[in-house]
Amino acid sequence: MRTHTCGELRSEHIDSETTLCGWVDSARDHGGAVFLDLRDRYGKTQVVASPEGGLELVEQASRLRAEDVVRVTGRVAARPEGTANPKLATGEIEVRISSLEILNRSKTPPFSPGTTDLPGEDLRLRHRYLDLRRPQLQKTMILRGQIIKTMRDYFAEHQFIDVETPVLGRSTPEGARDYLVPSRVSPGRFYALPQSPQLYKQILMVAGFDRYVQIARCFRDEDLRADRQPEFTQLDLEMSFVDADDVMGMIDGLMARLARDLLGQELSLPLPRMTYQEAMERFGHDAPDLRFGMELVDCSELAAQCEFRVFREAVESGGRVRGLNAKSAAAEFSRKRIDELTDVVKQDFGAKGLAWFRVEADGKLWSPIAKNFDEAWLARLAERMQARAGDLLLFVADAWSITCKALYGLRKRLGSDLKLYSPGTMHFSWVVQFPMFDWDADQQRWVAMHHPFTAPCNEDVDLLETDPSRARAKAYDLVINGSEAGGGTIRIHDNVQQQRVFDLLGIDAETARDRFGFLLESLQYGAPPHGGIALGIDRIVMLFAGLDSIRDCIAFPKTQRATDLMTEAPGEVDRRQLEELGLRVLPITDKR
RNA sequence: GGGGCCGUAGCUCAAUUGGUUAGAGUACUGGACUGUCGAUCCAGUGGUUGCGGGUUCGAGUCCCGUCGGCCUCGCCA
Repeated sequence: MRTHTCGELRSEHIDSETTLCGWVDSARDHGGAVFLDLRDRYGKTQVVASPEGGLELVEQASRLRAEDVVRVTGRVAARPEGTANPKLATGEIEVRISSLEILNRSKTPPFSPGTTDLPGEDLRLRHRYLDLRRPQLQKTMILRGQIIKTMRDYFAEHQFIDVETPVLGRSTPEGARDYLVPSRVSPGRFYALPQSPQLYKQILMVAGFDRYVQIARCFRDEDLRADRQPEFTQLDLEMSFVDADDVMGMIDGLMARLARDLLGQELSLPLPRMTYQEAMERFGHDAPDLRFGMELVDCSELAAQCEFRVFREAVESGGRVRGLNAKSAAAEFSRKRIDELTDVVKQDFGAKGLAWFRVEADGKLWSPIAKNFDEAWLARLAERMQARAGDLLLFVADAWSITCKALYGLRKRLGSDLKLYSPGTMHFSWVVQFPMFDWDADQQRWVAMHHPFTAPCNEDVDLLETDPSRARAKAYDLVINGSEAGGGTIRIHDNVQQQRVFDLLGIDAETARDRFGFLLESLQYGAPPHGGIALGIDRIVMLFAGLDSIRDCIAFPKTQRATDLMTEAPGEVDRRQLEELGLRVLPITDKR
């Protein structure tokens, strides 16, 4: 139908005949001549209908509106002196058309793909086909394709085998809430959509595949966030006869390739690594944003010696007093803005309050609570915080975990408010040696921090018996710009050790056998040491594209309530469908 | 489940903080125009202020509920 795309023609094509197809991006009707910008995914080209082509042609062109689909034929011509458009790649030329065919008319669109005032996201999602016409979204989807292709190439070069695993699986007790699929043939029974292909890929290692990779769709029925969708895509892989370094090294290579090919950025390898413990101490979070400093400073020792009860008692009751120094930010943060920060820290992270000091020109600390401290102590605090005139010091005195959350939240917010990093910067690193377990106070039991198949660090194996809280796992998370881009572990390949971990987690033998007996059984038939990782592709695309929302990286994303505004999924089903499945929907009673 | 922001013309927004007939830009419709490229100029159409209730002489504005979108804590790796 066409000889060229709308992004293709240049001066060298002048005087040749061409046929283009595309959408009318804009139409400028001058009465005599009509200028059309024709758009397709490759670009835009200006085509001109003028009386030389016939009055009927001009008349036809003048009736065109935005998003009509047309096919035009004409001669490529240089634009008249002074009318070239430097904003278009094809701006040196235009197509003087001799014929115009309307392939399809468009209703007046609710918004134009070229709009600068982006409409509300609900409207964009409802008319996703229009939103996806926007160059920005097309660019992101193209980038996504390139990232996936690079991944596939890379792993093929490294002898990985792409294996598909089932989407209809069975529900596992731990982890996220499952999406369930009722079975018609086995009434009352349910499949679960995979949260990840975890168990299958371990079985593939037992089966001797040695290196497995898959681009796998995963499902988790949990509440959504800007960077979380109920169905998402993972680059999932598993390797045999490896330790954590081997897996991380493999991903290091992938990241270097991606950064070089897609960002033009050379990474120096190996990527930096930090232990979980260090990350929590220095940044209060297991996925620290290392694009800027402003690290947390522990002032607990000092606080224990001060007169201020809030500080002293926080330490005496086993908590911490930690702070951070927002360099040169005192002027920028009015009392009102600090109050806002205080609200965030209290409401979102459960902190009791936020203490703050402004560093005066003479280096002294000023604060509404300064009267609670003697001057010598304040001087020591200033020194510990490396305070300089104009700095703003913020402190949280609370339980360890609350100081982590609150200061992490503050640091993240200040980092972006104070523009402590430039938007184009990308920082890749690893966080390693996560704790094996978390204590669940509600259920009074240990829960696996990653998943129950994670192997402990060799030197911590005995801690499983003596002090599980201190046992560290062979776990590693890939962190990009303060986002968890992926995570993996070395797995337990020994049936006895696996049983021991289940015991510790309070998963009794019967449950274990019922839910993943097949895995335990397979481990008894010569399972090789193995481990792997899964990378969140949607997030990686988001980070590489410099976007804030994962929805902008997925062609057809869901809303925060996990609905699709275009298809209106989830939808109701016929009574007959339910009957076939042996299901009955309970009446929705309020507040059960 | 909790906290917060938002919802006014097809779209993006405004409406002097409770006051008379809810405006602008854009889109759309009609007209003018042969060098525009966010075309321009003239004219016009377009409103259940998300929905329901309440307070008030009077509600886009205040209150309660509800629906929807977003951010976030919990949740989730």
